[in-house]
Amino acid sequence: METKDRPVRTRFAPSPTGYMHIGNLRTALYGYLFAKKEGGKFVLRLEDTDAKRYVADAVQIIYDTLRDAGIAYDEGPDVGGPCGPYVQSERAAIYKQYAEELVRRGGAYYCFCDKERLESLKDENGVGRYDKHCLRLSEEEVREKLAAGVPYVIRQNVPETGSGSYEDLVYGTVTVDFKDIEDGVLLKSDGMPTYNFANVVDDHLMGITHVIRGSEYLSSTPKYNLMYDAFGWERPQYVHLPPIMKNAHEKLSKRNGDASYQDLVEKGYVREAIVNYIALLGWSPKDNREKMTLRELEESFSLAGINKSPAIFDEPKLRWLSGEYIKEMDDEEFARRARPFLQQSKAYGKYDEAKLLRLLKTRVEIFSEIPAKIDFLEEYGPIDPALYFNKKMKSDAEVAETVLPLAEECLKKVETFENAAVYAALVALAQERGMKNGQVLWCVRIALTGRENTPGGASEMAELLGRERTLARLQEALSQLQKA
RNA sequence: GGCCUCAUGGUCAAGCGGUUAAGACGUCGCCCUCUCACGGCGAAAACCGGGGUUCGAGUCCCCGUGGGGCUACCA
Repeated sequence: METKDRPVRTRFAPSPTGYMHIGNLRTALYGYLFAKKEGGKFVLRLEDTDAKRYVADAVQIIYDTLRDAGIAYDEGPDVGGPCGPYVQSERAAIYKQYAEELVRRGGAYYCFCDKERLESLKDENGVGRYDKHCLRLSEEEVREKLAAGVPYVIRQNVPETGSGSYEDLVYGTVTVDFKDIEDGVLLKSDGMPTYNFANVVDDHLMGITHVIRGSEYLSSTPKYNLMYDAFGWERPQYVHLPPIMKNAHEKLSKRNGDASYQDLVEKGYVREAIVNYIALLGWSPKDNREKMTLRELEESFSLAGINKSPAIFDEPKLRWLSGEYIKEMDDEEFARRARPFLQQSKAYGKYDEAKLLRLLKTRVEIFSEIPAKIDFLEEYGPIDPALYFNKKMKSDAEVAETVLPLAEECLKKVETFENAAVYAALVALAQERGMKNGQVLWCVRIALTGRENTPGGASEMAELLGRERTLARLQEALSQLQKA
């Protein structure tokens, strides 16, 4: 049966060595989206064959991140499925059995060479290939060494001539000469398989039709194909993905301290926006839409839209997208998500929350901006006179000095101290005095908040603060100006 | 070093032999009952270089340059 006729099965196969990188998450996302789009299954498999790299909690982080991002897998370690176990360390016996079969089929061989001999094969630059020394061992010699308990590995037997090529669904034809491929270790001396072997065995056993993974495997794929062929298994389709970069030279990685999915969530980016954004890094839909929900992505995803070149992660654009999601939220949803960040502010609980949130909603792109946006309500100190300067409003500290006392008098008389009334009073004041509205409003806003940017205009800030504090702050601001 | 691979504005990214080379983010400007924003409108900004092929090349081929990857008993 041809791959294209089989029901689509994709997999995400991370190794639990730490946090979920954005690049990893995108690989998972594409595997998920492709499976959904094709009505197939998406499998999670843990590649933990390297005991040295094991990191506690990493497995849980993988589960949590995928769940949080909405990337649901049909089969996996914690959800089960017909092809388990889905954790490679629990499949050691399987790999050993297949490795031995590959030896019988001539695709691999036992190797007893020790570290010293291997080292001696390398040149001054540390490069050197294995010389197939143990391939020449007779069957009896191998049996004897095995019986004597000599440590061994099983190596792939790569032809010395010829070449292997395949059709990558993103990159097109990829060809590698076999002479450039080393007889790599398939089964380590600790009995565990290497990635190179385990991924082939598992992808076959788990019926994976489309292998979606990073482009670092582009040039090693021919050697995997050699194994599929030696076993007589059907090769899967390959979809290699370009990396996500932090800049033109470095890949995005946790090791460099770059943001992981969790970090971004903690920074207050809207989750859906993160998923949406990373979907767009390396892929674009036919219609070039940018803001898309997971469901919409599932609808429009196609391999044809995948790019070949690396994409640089651009936080400002993610920020914008996050803001778009926020503006679309209904008030209840916004309140629910914003509340944890609201609680980080000194102003929390002291003001009408609904009023605060209404002001914040169109002025915030990521939730973590919230505390700093409203801290002025509780923090009021010396005001830099330069803030009163605004070219367009024709305002400066001098203007403020005349405006502030007038505003104070004027606001004393406002009956109901709320936005519209305060606004009307201030505008009337400006007219009466032959000033521009902006001169009054700008100066009052600065005097009230001490900030150049605030989550609302002068009258809205006054309403939040209330009459008493508004008048007190106007007075304080004025005395500061007079001293200066 | 060898091999694989990539190359459109600052960033993402359309384009798939004939276009005034889209769009988005960011930047700047203007407008919005002359307050912060939201929003609207607009501007600046790109086909890495050199050879081919072709009536015609960002699009195809070759070389160069630059980037990324692989070259582990890591994945």
